[in-house]
Amino acid sequence: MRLTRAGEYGIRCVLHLARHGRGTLVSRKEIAARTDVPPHFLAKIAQQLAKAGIIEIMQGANGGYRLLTDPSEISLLAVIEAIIGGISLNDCVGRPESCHNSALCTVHRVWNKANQQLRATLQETNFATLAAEEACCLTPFPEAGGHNPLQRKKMI
Amino acid sequence: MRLTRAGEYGIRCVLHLARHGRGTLVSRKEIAARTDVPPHFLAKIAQQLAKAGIIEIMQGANGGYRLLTDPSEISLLAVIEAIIGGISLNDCVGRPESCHNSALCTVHRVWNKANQQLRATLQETNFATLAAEEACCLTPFPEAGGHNPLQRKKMI
DNA sequence: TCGATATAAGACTAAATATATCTTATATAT
DNA sequence: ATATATAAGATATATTTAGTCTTATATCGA
Repeated sequence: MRLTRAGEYGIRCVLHLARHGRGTLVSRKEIAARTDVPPHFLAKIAQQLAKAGIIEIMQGANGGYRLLTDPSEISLLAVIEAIIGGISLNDCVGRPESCHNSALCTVHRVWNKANQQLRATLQETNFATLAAEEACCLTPFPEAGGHNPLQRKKMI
Repeated sequence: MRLTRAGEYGIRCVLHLARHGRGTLVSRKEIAARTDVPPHFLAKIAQQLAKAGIIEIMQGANGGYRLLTDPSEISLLAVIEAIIGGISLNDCVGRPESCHNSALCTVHRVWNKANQQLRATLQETNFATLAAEEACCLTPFPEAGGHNPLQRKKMI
């Protein structure tokens, strides 16, 4: 598993929406500006979030995005997996058939355990909790200034 | 974090050496053949393992690699981090300075926790344990035939 | 000491993936 | 209708991963 920039952006997007609460429509333009995500890139990410049932996309004038459910019901895991796909730390976790006998393999078992733990931790965290506190990747809610151009490099 | 092919190969290499036990010299050629790793690629990986103090490299005729310590003292984590560097699931975990206030950031705290858990799980596992049982990525120890060309694709 | 054999080290290439951006189409409010 | 906003997919660029190749160095044994 690797949190790509797209994954990070997805978290920011949902976090920003969570601060406005469920159902509030926010334009892509605003979200992009406030989360420092390229607007066109955000569009693609939003489409994945929509496909996963996390947000709803409204087209046309005054369009934008809104959360479909309460932030408390949206887990960090759900958002991440909506963007980067199912988390699997090693190939054999996601595709057991990639090894000839993963059922018996000790290495495989360790990866499986680690993978489960990771997913559990990310699932425990919901966006109501996240939105309630300060986050380093967004400007403080709701209006205070101070843009935060994130430093890019080495995402690993 | 992402287990790259190089990381996977590193695990196989150490696992194969672990089955021979500490101090036994095994040629790169044999290791490469038995673990299905390209020999030149294995050379690079071995150099990283050597730099990390896990193996010793013997040059010259009848050269090869050997474990410097007992397999029980080599953790999965040590091998992985020797190859792919320190594990950090998100940029802000490895480089807190990449965000303006990671100390206060809830998102950051979640990643930190997940990261610690993952490292702990990988650290708990040592190569004596791994070598004792069947592994899907190696031919059964010590001589039985049956090569296992692993299927490549989608490492994520 | 010389030659055969083995790895070292780093340059180089190729492929895959991530990160955008651009263009044309579609939907909606006024 | 028109202006505005997103959809969808093609395209481009950059980065990372994976693998190969070449030259150098070390060691064994005749």
